[in-house]
Amino acid sequence: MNTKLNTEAFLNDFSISCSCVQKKYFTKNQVITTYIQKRNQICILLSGEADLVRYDLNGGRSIIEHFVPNSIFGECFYNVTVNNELSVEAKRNCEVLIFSYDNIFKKCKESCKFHNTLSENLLKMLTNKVIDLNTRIEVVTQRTTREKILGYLSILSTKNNSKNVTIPFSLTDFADFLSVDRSAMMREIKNLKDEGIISKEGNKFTFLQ
Amino acid sequence: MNTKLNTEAFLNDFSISCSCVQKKYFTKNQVITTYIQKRNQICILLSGEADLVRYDLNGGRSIIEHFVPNSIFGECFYNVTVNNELSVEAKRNCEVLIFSYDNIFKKCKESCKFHNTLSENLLKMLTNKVIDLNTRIEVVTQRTTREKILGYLSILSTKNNSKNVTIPFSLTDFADFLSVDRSAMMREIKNLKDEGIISKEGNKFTFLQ
DNA sequence: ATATTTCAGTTGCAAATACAACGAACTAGC
DNA sequence: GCTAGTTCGTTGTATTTGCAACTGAAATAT
Repeated sequence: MNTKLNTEAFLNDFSISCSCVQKKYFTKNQVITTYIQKRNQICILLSGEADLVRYDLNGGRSIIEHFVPNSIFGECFYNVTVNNELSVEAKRNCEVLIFSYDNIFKKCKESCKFHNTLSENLLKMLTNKVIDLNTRIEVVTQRTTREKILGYLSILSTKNNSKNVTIPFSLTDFADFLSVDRSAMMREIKNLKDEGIISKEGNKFTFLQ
Repeated sequence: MNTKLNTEAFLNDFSISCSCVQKKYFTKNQVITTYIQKRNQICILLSGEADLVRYDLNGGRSIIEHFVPNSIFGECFYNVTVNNELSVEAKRNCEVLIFSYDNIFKKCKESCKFHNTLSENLLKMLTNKVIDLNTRIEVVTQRTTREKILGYLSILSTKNNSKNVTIPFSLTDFADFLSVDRSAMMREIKNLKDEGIISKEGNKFTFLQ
């Protein structure tokens, strides 16, 4: 898997030839979309970085997913419930393609190149999303804060084939991503440093030995 | 979403006309597949019930996913690492279709009906899987054992549109699914009962008002 | 029919984690 | 360069959770 997506060509075709898609721009901290009501919306992040964030009723905050270019998201992948509020927040300036799930199967009159390759590309994007979500579950199902931290860092380390990993979060957001209290996470990072397992400078971590 | 899949017809076509797929049968407690080595395998559960289970190095056990008919799984959706062992275990007798990810795009000579509808069906199956995984993340990212229990039960309750929910697990497995200690879970269930929030009989829970 | 294993339900205790709070360091805007 | 708002790093304390252990009930195997 991890098939390289030829999204640039694919998506340019889309925006040129197909009327059922919108390309939108968002600035840092803007809300790209919310998962409050069902509308079968699909979004594809073309550039930038964004997080799917949940605010609990008691003010707690969790980062559910972290999106990078080629990530696919939208409330159509979610069971929308009233229990909590989900929104996708731009972490930097973002370009986003937005269309409806129904458009996937409705081929447009001109039978544009986009629609011809859409299914295959979507399949690959969705497969990658499933892999990402499974990786996410791998981390948050770890029982202890220590295992969550090490689990996430070692996945990054394997991915980049390097003992050095830079988390794409502030430490505050990292705690929200791991679903743990920030001070508890900091304490555990301190323990890992004291035990000589990792070192840390800002949000760059290094596995020692 | 939640489009009803016409999988019976779809999958019968597959098994009749296409040589690139295998249909296999498993009895209760048999291992259907493992996620130890990369081989781009896709499985579709036709009947029965199965769990994706992780055994940690220190003997801990987590139920990562719970599969029902039409669930799609396989190591092709997973970043296989050496850190832990993942396997899919049949909870009852199971019928499973097994084929390779690569076969999706290689149309067979006869251009069987299966290959004609495969992409669309896979898209729907994958979309459903993404929804399932997001639901899973919704539960395990809850911060406390109480919120995990209530979160899972209320999702089931909403889904079935009933105050009564029956979990598809033993209580021991339920704890592994929520990624919490069994005794801690039992204690919290007791608290919820004492506080009059839920009642419980076996693995059937009821929300009280 | 009986033995063996698994599961449910508890509990005491130790360990991990959340909560609250604070000052220092850093960032962004004016 | 100053100010306001975040983020980082830390700590004391209360609460939650995990661990270990055990009993009786239920399920499964012999």
